Amino acid sequence: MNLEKIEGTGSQEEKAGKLFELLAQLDPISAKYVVRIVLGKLRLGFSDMTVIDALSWMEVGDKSLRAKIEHAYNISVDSGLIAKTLKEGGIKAIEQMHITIGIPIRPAAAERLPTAKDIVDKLGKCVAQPKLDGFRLQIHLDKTGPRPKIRFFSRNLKDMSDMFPDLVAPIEAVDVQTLICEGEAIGYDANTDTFLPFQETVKRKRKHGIEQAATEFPLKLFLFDLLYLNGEPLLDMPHEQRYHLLKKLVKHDQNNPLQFIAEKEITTAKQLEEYFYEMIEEGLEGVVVKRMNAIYQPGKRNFNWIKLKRQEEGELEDTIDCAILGYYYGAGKRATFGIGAFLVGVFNKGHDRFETVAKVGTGLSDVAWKELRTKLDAAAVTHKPVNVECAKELYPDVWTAPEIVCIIRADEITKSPTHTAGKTAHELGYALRFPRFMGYREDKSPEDATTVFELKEMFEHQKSR
DNA sequence: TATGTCTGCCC
DNA sequence: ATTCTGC
DNA sequence: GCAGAATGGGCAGACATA
Repeated sequence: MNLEKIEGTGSQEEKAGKLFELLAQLDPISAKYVVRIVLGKLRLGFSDMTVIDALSWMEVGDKSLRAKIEHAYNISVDSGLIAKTLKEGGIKAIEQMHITIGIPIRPAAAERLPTAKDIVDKLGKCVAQPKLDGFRLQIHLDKTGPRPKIRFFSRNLKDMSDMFPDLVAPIEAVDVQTLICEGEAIGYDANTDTFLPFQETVKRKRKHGIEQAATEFPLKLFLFDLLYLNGEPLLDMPHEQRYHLLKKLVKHDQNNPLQFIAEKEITTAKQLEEYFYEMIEEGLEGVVVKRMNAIYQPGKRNFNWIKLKRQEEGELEDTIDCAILGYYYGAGKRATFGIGAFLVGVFNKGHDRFETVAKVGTGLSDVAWKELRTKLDAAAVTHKPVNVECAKELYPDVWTAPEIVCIIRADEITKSPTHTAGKTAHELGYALRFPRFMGYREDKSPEDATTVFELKEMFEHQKSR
């Protein structure tokens, strides 16, 4: 039964029918798990790393081979190939596995620190690069055959090769035989020489009308790392050497979509802070600071790279005081607390009502979740209060009277197609990007917390920075 | 044809 | 993406 | 110090339904 292949008009019905047939043949226990698969609720309790442990056990009866197998997986994300190689050639074959153009490498990720000082204390002399708010891409180029082959992988290693036809020619023009590099693709407005906000960049089509999107939303691709060049893996080379090799490959040309990320050497916290504010002035997200001698560790998130984001440094903080309007039951561990997230809103004085601005599902400890659940149950009501304006798809499992005020931090205020804060017949509402709980505001009544008017002011203000 | 609902993916 | 938690 | 598991807004795309 191949449900995935069934598509087009009537396909949902056909899939349901096939599933029905299958369930009818199964014993109750099997049926339970099949249903969980379909609902996406099958909780296996393991991920790709568990599979790697299992392969080690298969080979030697313990997990002593884990590091070697994991490394092979990191440079060649194809668990089927890893398993096959191990089975056929043993651990020797695994050790000899190499980077292959067309098979993605697990990307390295950055840690986060709150201040420039923390970063310089940690790294000492280091380099800083602008942090752009676009798509991270891993680019594979092979020009050894009759026709160049080029592939793009997303941060989560999805193949997005068809999405960026406008980047193909500039990359193929790079003077190499084979290449794996990484960059950030971001929408760019040539008229104003500014980058587009993420919400615009993400409008890039994925399947249809791609060519038109490419002219409507031209992209720039800023390369920031080089992992493989002309048959040689570069992962073990220090950052600075990789950077300089990469630099030689990208010709500086303002009009080329293919660009090379800037980099500034940093020795003091003050320097980093100044550079950070420069980047903020340019409307960027912040900076990524890199350890100069760090090798590229695929699949790792560690302090070789550290990001410093806009709202971290003092006065630019976007913190708003919101009324809690209801909560959702949640899944997994959160289900045991009986709450997984909650709905917050701000007061609209003109309409004398609360309008939603975000759901919040992070920022509370386990203990704090349980406390919140108790608090909210004391404020629970059976129906949506008449002075709450909320889109149907955001209706919480339990409504509460708007009487608890909390502090919510966000990276950005965005225009929202769903949230109702500030929404009118002609205008979209506002929402919070990356909302998280920071604490309660016992001293404020919900009506005296942040208002829709103030939210609007904050939105206008952030545009100009 | 237009709109609503849902999924998968980006951050 | 952010955050918390267990190892 | 790191991996894993909770959770967010919002986009395009696929289908169903009206």
